[in-house]
Amino acid sequence: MTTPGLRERKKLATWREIRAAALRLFGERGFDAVSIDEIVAAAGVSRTTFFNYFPGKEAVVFDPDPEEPEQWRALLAARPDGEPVWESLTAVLLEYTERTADRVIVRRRLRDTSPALAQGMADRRDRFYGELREWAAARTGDALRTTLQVNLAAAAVMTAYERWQCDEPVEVLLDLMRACLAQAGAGLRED
Amino acid sequence: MTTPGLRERKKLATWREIRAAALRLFGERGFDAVSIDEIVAAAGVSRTTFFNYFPGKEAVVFDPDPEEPEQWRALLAARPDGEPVWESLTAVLLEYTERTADRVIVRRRLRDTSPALAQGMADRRDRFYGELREWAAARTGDALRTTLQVNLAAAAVMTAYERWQCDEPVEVLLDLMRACLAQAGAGLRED
DNA sequence: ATACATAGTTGTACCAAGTACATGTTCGGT
DNA sequence: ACCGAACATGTACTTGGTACAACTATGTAT
Repeated sequence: MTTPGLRERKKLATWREIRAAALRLFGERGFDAVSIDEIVAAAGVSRTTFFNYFPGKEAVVFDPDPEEPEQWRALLAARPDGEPVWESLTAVLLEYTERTADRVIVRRRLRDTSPALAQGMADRRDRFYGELREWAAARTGDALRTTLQVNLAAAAVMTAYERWQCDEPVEVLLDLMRACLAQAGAGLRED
Repeated sequence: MTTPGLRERKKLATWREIRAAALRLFGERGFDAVSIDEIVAAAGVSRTTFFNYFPGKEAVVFDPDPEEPEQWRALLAARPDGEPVWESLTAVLLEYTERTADRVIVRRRLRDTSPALAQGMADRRDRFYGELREWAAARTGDALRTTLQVNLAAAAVMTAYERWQCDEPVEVLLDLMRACLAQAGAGLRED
């Protein structure tokens, strides 16, 4: 792991600069009330540069912190080999949520203030569950069933997430997730 | 049911005019390659009028045909009173899909050509499942469990929908839906 | 028939997001 | 010290979406 050159470091720096400025402004006045021009002015960077780093305004909120993907991949890799898929999913989703709790709260709060962010939110979710699907697919033969499992897990998590109020402590969210995942795993046919 | 006045009829007429022009152009050249200006020119109507009728470009594809909501409400109302929620959901989702098969295909095809439509698609879904949730909530006491049921059903349907290729006959889609809903209902805990 | 309120339409002018591109700067290796 | 590549910038443009004041057609009461 050699030190990255000046170029790389500067790049990362401007990236952070832009992101920091944007999040600060969003925090102060809300997502919609802040224009890209204001962001780049605050970050001391040109408009074009902004679009060099982020494909759009939402991306500044939802783009992957470069480390985050490593994290969840590590969680997945840590699951024991014979474990049933559903249990692995439950465990990973809970751990991951717990570990990134702070960001979960921030994003949720921002989303509540402005529906334009729902799209970025969805994209992010899709990327995440896409990886989950790939991982799960490698564990089993039945592709449809596997996809279904991941999607149902996602639906369970979403149900918990929507019910949770973002001023409640994170433990409440985790409990809701546990409950929803357990019920989904147990099946819903019988009333 | 009295005949609506000239005003109403003209309104509906322009609505259809815009929609028809738009869909024709979209069909010829794809969603993204057609601008609103072209649509209004083709429809013989002003830009402003377009936005009087549709809140945005996607809406022209996904906005509710005024009759459609009635349809699904009728389906829900037709379910016998004691029926378990999960069975009702399964039945309604299958019937509704079967009944609107043609539009399902068109929309899916358009969505495949341009991802910008995914958002409108999602909105539409949300409205639909929102109503489903309300209906289901009226049948039971446990709000969380009910929401979870609807969301899981939605996830099952989506799984089927995504797997389905839109050049396959609709029966394939229906079979996939049946399979996914059945599995979700049976539970996924055991591997 | 006439006159009036109002729903619906139009044109204009505007803002913000996003793209294209040609022109500078700055870094990395030689 | 130099040169190519990567990165940044400014300019100009397209397009989606909003605001608003002025105009026109429709419904209705007289």
